[in-house]
Amino acid sequence: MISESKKKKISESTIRRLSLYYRVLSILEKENYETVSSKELAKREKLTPAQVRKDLSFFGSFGTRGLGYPVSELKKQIAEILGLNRGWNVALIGVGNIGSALVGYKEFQRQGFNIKLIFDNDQRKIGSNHKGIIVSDIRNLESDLKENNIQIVVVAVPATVAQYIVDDVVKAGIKGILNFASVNLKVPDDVFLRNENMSMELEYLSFALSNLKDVKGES
Amino acid sequence: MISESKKKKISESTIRRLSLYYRVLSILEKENYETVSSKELAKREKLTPAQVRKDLSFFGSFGTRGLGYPVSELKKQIAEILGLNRGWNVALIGVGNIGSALVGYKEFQRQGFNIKLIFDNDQRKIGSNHKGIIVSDIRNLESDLKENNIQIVVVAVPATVAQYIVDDVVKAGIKGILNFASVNLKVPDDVFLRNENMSMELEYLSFALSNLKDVKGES
DNA sequence: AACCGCATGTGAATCTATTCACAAATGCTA
DNA sequence: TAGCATTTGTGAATAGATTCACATGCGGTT
Ligand SMILES: NC(=O)c1ccc[n+]([C@@H]2O[C@H](COP(=O)([O-])OP(=O)(O)OC[C@H]3O[C@@H](n4cnc5c(N)ncnc54)[C@H](O)[C@@H]3O)[C@@H](O)[C@H]2O)c1
Ligand SMILES: NC(=O)c1ccc[n+]([C@@H]2O[C@H](COP(=O)([O-])OP(=O)(O)OC[C@H]3O[C@@H](n4cnc5c(N)ncnc54)[C@H](O)[C@@H]3O)[C@@H](O)[C@H]2O)c1
Repeated sequence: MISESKKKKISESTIRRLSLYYRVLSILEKENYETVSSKELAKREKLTPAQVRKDLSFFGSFGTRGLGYPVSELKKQIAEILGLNRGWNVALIGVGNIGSALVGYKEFQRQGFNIKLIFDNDQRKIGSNHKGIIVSDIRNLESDLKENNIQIVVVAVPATVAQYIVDDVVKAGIKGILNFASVNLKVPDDVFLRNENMSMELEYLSFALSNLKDVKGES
Repeated sequence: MISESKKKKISESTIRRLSLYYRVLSILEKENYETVSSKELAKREKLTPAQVRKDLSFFGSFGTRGLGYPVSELKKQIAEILGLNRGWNVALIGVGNIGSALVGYKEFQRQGFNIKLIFDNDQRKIGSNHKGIIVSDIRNLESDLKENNIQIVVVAVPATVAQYIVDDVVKAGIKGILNFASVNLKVPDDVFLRNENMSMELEYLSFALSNLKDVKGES
């Protein structure tokens, strides 16, 4: 990685759109497109061509004027930017409703997120086999995370215990956390925390349906 | 509702923060707070006091200078704004990994989102009882949605069929859709579509961990 | 009933993100 | 190799969101 050293802050929205581009490029690749214009790319995710070009321009110039972007190559580049092809070791904590669903989801694997460990505190679950993975005892959390070189932790425990769990996760040196519990978790500045908040999306719909007039667009 | 008629566009971020305020107020209410300042409210969700006040000011003035906001009253007001206390009839389509998890989640109910119907196309699932709800046949989708006065539909089917399902959902007159499939679904302008995209969050973490320097904050 | 401290509500200022618009490049054709 | 049709890459302009900063008003106190 060429140390750019300059802190050209990339906005969150840009990163999120990069995910979208990546998804579209995967599809285009399957459809045997060689190249794609910012116009087509934009259309597929309901964005503007200028937005697409601007986003990509933060990271380099990947296109050819008059032609567009080479699909496979750009896909590779975005994977590189997002850090998708290095492969991540993921642990999941809380094998309940949502935790089980996540373990059974093969798409994550395909994107380089490998669920290596799953934890619970329920004696009936510990030791049992969940879609090929043995449930570990939460009491071994810190050592297990370290020994298995886990980099990302997914938290799917009840909201009431989420903060305690996260404190331990942070102690184990984890810097990336995806949280499903509906609480605002406190983590140090150097830990990245993302929240998956389904209630929020439902509430947004509720608002939109209740106030049809003064609502913007979608998603 | 006093017809404000003016299209004072409320931004998506404001609505999302309203959800956060609502959550905090619920907690404060349990903790027996009478009033809360924008400062405290902000601290609890890592925002600024000015942001809190500005957001609320779009909808009215709910506070008392020198005192703050009355917790229970403000909570009620936000519920009203978000349309949470009218109760929503929800249908879920696709009783697989993620669909099952959602059906078993009592918190939605508590927030006024009542899952009334669940659909699948798998003969082994149709007719079976899932946490108290009988799985309906997807072939009756349109009529069932209408008869049961469903207002919001949650889509949890494989990405490959999601667009077909959504087309039918739209035909049935549904105006609010929460989609879990990883595709950009096309819906008419008057239908609100929200996407729950877990891969995107993981990819954001991947980016953040790969580019520690030039990343903003969290969630 | 005058005063004080505190916290709201909100225009104005600032900061950030998106869109515009066009020069610069490229591929293709003749 | 000249000309044309495209489409990129990017400063500049615009739009939008957040923060600032302070006048205003309320509750409590003396
Ligand atoms: N199920 C959903 O659809 C859904 C939707 C949105 C958010 N959530 C959130 O996801 C979280 C999990 O929800 P769920 O429905 O899967 O709940 P759940 O009760 O089914 O699962 C929670 C799991 O965590 C385990 N657990 C409890 N305490 C633990 C501890 N200290 N250490 C390790 N494991 C522990 C439990 O044994 C259980 O297996 C909750 O915070 C919930 O708010 C769930
Ligand atoms: N499981 C996860 O953790 C997860 C995470 C992110 C996104 N998703 C997305 O959610 C969706 C569902 O994932 P899943 O893991 O639950 O898959 P799944 O295969 O377990 O469940 C899909 C369900 O949909 C049903 N179905 C298929 N075709 C149907 C049709 N035409 N009509 C009605 N029902 C139909 C199937 O019978 C099945 O019950 C997928 O689009 C997936 O990409 C899942």
